[in-house]
Amino acid sequence: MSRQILVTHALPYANGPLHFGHIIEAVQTDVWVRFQKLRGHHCLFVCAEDTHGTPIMIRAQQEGITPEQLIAASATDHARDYEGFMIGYDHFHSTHSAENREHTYALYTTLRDKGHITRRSVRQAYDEQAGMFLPDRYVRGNCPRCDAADQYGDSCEVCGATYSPADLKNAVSTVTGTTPVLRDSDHLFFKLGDFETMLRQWLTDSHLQESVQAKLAEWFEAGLKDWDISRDSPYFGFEVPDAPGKYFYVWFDAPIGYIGAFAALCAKRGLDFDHWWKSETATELHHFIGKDISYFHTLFWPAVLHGGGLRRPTAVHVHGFLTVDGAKMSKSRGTFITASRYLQLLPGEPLRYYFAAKLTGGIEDIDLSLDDFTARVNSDIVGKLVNIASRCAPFIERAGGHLADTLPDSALYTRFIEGREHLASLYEARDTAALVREVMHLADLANQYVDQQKPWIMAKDPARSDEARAVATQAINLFRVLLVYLSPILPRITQTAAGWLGEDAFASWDSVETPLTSRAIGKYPQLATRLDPALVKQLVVSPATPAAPPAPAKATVKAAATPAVGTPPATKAAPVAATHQEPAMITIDDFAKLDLRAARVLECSRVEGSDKLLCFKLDLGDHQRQVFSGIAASYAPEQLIGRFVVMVANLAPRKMRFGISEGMVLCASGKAEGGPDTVFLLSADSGVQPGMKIS
RNA sequence: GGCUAGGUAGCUCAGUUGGUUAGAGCACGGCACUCAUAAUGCCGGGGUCGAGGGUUCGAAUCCCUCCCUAGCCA
Repeated sequence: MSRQILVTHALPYANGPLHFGHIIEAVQTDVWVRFQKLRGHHCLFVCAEDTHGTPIMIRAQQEGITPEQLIAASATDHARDYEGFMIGYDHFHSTHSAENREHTYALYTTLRDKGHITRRSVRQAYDEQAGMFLPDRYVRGNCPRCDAADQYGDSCEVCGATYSPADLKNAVSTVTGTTPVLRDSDHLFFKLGDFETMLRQWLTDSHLQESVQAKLAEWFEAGLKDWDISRDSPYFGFEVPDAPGKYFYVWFDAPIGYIGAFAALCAKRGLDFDHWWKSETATELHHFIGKDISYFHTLFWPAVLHGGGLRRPTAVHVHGFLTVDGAKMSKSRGTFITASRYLQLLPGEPLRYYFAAKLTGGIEDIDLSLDDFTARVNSDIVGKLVNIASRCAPFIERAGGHLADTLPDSALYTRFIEGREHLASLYEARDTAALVREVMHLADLANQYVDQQKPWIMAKDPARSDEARAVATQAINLFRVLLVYLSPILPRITQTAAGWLGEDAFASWDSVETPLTSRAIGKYPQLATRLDPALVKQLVVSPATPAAPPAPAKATVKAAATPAVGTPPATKAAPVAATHQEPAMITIDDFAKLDLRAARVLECSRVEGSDKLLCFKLDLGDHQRQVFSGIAASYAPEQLIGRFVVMVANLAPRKMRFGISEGMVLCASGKAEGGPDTVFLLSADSGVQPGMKIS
């Protein structure tokens, strides 16, 4: 029975780069979605940029651009990062869109007409110079309880007290540095208390983790209070239709962005909107979020939907926070790792695997240990999983590239496929940590099987070559089953392996019922490469030296040091670093560590067994070097002989499959206009001599 | 400060309703093998289960106090 499932993860806020906190959530969601699709369900995955609120408005002002320009730039960055981690959205939208405006107005109007909206006056900090009301996080001063200096307007990080900005001593606006005054203003409130009975019922019906329910019980205990859903002008957002000068609070229209994104997908694919959003039985709605935004998604959101005449979520899946080497991500420690920083150094798939291997479906925090990351990926993916294929492929190739007609050990094959419903239930429950553990145990069994059979001995005896092929066929089939199981986590390896074994080999979860026999397979492709620990180490960057432009005065708001997955703009202040992901600033001393040299290409040839690599012999004047470079797609080797290139001469030698690479040839790379990714070799003007230093 | 979670081998984590000598992977030591990306297989060392107290014939597991970590307090 095919299910119809709509899935979202929290909207990234359009005010800063994606970091590992965003990525772990996107990976968890994407893995779940790919699993559902593999099982044959009709699963749709949408998300959107979260674009409104004071932080975006102020940030745009500081940069001298419009909010629209800011969010457009952010959307471009985010899309590139998500793509690098192979997050497969059916549609990615924006909350600053016609669809979102339409649905925000519709929900608001319905709620108002049903009497769920009320108005009352609120006293708030006001910056007279800037002419605006200040969110709590934009007021700083001394804690009223412990007198700690430079605390936010809502709580003290030193003693933990919570209060309002009016209680703060020596309060200062972080926007202008002036002293804020208190001013009254009318606001719109959503009467959450109207929905208490409904919510209590929904919480027991829906699939919430027990620990989340425990937290909710506390909130019910404290009593459900009205929710202020309006903000005063100036504000970047949607103006309230019947209250000129008032805007909807970003947190009101942000989740509605799930609906807006889906509405846009409907237009694209001709889907029936009402079927997905009006009915609670025909389709499923799943939200993946971090534990910090549980309140919004388990109380406000179902209440707004229900009051507005729409369906409530089937489930809200809450995950914990990400720590790096045991501590909160921190800019000063250099562990605030952005997605683009990672992607500059390493491919996305290993991190997908590592995150999946640690996510349990619970809300406990997940630790990214960099050493463990390298060890785990290299050992599990390369040493165990891919090893099964790469050690057996030669026996098939020697036997003419054909798999045997039958499996010599069908009992072992059965053992590999009989647990698949249990494995599926682990995916369903998002316990990919347990799933990976069990699959890796099977991988060990496969390697043990090959060790016991010793096909390399069979292969030496011409009379037994069929036996060797049979054993290899068995092992490759075991590998194929394991990769079907892991394909939601490892889409790239799966795609490469499909090119080797056949497109049908990984098409569905149940396809493993039929082993692959009697078929020709391709030449074995490199399915994965080991992570270089030196590159992993570079993920943690020491903070930039103060050569960077100083932050605007008084705007020393602390960056959201924790994964601000979701949209907490009014409580998390804007980071004031550069908009786009630039590598950290370095000093001239850092640059001097590079030994760049002009080198002449003496020889250049294609590398047997690799589509990408060229092997260079380079003349550096007093000696020669061998360097491998992955530019075969862009250059023919013969055209390079004799020309000068720029090389990094003091790069640590790296052992590759084809030999040692003793340096690196520098290229510019990127998409040429309208074209595919291309690389462009750097060269020096005529007259340069081999070995000349570049500085 | 209140609340919700977590604290188990060097590292990352499993430990189902309390029940025999607390498990796995990585790392480490030894051996084997050479088909495989210094990979694989076999064997081994290593833990007062955050601290202290209590309940029980029996506690990593239940109760109390304290310490540490993360989140929430709209």
